[in-house]
Amino acid sequence: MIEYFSEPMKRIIILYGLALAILVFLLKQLEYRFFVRDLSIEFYVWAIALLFTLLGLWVGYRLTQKKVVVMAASPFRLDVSQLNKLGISKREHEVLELIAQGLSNQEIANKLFVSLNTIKTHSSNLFLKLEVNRRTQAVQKGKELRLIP
Amino acid sequence: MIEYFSEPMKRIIILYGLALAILVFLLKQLEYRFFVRDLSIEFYVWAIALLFTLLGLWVGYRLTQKKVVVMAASPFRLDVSQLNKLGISKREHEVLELIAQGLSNQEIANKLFVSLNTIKTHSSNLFLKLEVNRRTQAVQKGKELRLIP
DNA sequence: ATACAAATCATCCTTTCGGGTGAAGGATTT
DNA sequence: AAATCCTTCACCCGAAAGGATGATTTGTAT
Repeated sequence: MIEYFSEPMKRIIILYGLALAILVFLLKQLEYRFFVRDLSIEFYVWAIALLFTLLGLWVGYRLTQKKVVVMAASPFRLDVSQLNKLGISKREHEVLELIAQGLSNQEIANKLFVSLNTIKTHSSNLFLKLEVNRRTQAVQKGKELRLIP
Repeated sequence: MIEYFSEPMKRIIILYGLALAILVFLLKQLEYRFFVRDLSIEFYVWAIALLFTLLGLWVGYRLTQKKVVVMAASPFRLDVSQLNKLGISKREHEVLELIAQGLSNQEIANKLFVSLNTIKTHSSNLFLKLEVNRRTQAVQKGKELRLIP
């Protein structure tokens, strides 16, 4: 089940150990100070069950929470092989990203400190390689091929 | 914490009740059949803690699992209130969808059997309402505002 | 050293977009 | 009936984008 111990995992394990130790200590104290032992074993059961259910819930929430965040925030893994297959260069890929952000060629040129003509060349070559003829289509295809998020 | 009881929630509650009842029963049996009472209270604590931690984990997993499924399976729900708030008409929304599909104004005009000028009017009004000035930005904003998938 | 890909910039030309304005017909509401 | 909104279309103009081609520089690999 457990393959490795990440930092948060270690914290959780330590937390559990502490919780158990404290619980045992408290029960021992109760046991000797008062005579609650014969009062009801159900009480212990309920208390421990409740406590550890909550702990389990919290841990389960924390563990799956990460999955949720991961699935929601980074469903993207750049497909480098696609880039190579299509022969798309670094610069062209960069331009594609900025096109996808809704920038005009002029804005892209400013951002990359090159001339408008350069960007037009890059985008033209990009469209050829992606086999599209409009930037909106390039954005679409780029997402399909996992070139951009 | 709990506002309502859904069907699976009810099942979980019943399960918990059953688990508790069985546990209490087993402990009572142990208590009377053997003389483990003085053996170690730690044993009980560990057993109950483990059991209910697992239960809590499972429940926590089930509860958050639904969120994951929801997020993965239905990433789109049209926000009609946004459409009304921005005053975007049916036709304009339709045009936005086709723009997002990478179509040119001419292609959209052909698809909707209207003139190019009509589409230009629609897209212009759309851009005003979305407060953008390029179709790529319109697509971006449309997705942000849940107007298109 | 030279061959080659990438990046840069340019020019020319065509198409598409975006912005502004006006206007007519239809449906709905008041 | 009048006001309002939606849809449709038109014309104009300038800006942006797209397509084709050629040239220079730089870096990398052979």
